Amino acid sequence: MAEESNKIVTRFAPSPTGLLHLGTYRTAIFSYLYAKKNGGTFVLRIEDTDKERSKKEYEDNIIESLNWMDLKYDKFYRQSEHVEEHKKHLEKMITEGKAYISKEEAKDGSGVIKEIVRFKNPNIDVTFNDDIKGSVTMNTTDLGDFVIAKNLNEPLYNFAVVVDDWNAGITHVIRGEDHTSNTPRQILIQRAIGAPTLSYAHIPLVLGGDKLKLSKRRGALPITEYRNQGFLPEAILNGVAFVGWNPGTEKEIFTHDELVEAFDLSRVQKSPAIFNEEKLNWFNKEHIKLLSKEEIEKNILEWLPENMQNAKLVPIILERISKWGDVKDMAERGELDFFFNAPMIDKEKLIFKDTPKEKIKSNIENIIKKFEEIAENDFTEENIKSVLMELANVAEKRGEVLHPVRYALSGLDKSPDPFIIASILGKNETISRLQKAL
RNA sequence: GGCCCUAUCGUCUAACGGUUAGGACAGCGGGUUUUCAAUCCGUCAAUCUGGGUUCGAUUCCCAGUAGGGUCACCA
Repeated sequence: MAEESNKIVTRFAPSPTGLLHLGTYRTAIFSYLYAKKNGGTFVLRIEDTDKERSKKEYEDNIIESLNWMDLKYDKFYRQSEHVEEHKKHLEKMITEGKAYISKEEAKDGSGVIKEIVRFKNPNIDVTFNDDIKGSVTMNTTDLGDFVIAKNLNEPLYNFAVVVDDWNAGITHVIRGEDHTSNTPRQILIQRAIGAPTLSYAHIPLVLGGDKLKLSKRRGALPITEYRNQGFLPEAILNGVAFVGWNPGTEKEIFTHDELVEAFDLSRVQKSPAIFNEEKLNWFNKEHIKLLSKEEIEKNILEWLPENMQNAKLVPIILERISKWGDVKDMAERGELDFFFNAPMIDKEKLIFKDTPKEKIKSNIENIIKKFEEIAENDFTEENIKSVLMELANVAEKRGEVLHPVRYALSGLDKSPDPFIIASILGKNETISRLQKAL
């Protein structure tokens, strides 16, 4: 049932044996982007022929992750649903002498004799064109008569893939570099069953900070964990696509659709890339900027503890975060507490550098007096700022006016500027805190 | 070890064989009407080594070195 059109069909074929990380999803992203760029079809195939290790929860996680990143697949199926088809080909190959059943002792040491299926290797050089690596030639002799099925009903990866790719009309296989050496095996099987040879693109792997292949063992996170940390799906898509690929221009921030438009396999790097978490934060920050004010406010509020959901805090928080999870962290670190409860004041800390105590005190008194002159409705950031700056500018050092206000209001040495704090606190609370500092 | 692939700033990368080797992240320095943040500006920083080919190599070829992948009755 191979498709007759020359439409491009790519696939993402993960095995549901664990929570997949960014490196694996990057190949999904490239496959998806390539298909969509060329008006093709993107297939998700769950490779669950390993019954022991495959788990439904992992399959669910893969689907959840793809959905979250808005990588829509046009077709979905599980490899295990095709065992009959696999069996048919296996039997045909055996009849034709292209494969044979071999009675061998099971490898588990049980001494049981099993009938496994081996491929009759013609022992030749296989050359294929890789869209990233170019022409690759490998001699298949040292592969021997490799095993293609545990038995007629349990096909193994290298064989099942060939049958499934053929059935699904896959035209382009875009996968990780770790599959490069599987390709000659698969091509040999294709020839044996009369399947067409496909177009291949093996993508160099993503390495961790330790320059080793990214893996869960070394802290690589599942994609859903990035979601849980409050990353934007488009930022992840953008950031991950930029590991080992670039559009050839200096533009770096791309939306989903722009990525589809710009993607090109020929600009995929040939060498492995080390994944840089900090740049991912930057990508996320840039994507937050693409959001509307309403969306930003909605998200920040959602990530704040219930008793702190005050929209006035949004601007302050926004410029201090790179992902939504940072909002939660800020709140948990107590950085926002002073907005809700008057801080404990250590009067020594009110003092700016070596300004005399009395001067600080009289400055605060002046400020209170000026603030009292402002009508409650006019107690805005702008007005507060003009009053305070007027005082600060005639002072010996601006800090002797500004610092005590910031400290009296926040109890912190480092905080957002005093104008915005005061405006959020409101006239009464601001004056009350200043009085306590006298 | 065999086989396959790769090699530009710390990291991700750009550069029809001719550029002061460009950008981004991080770092550092400074401006932005006090601090943190944000923002702006500036700055540090690279062609793995050795041979060729060429008037001229980051770019082409070879070797070395280094790194990655793979050598399952896993995928």
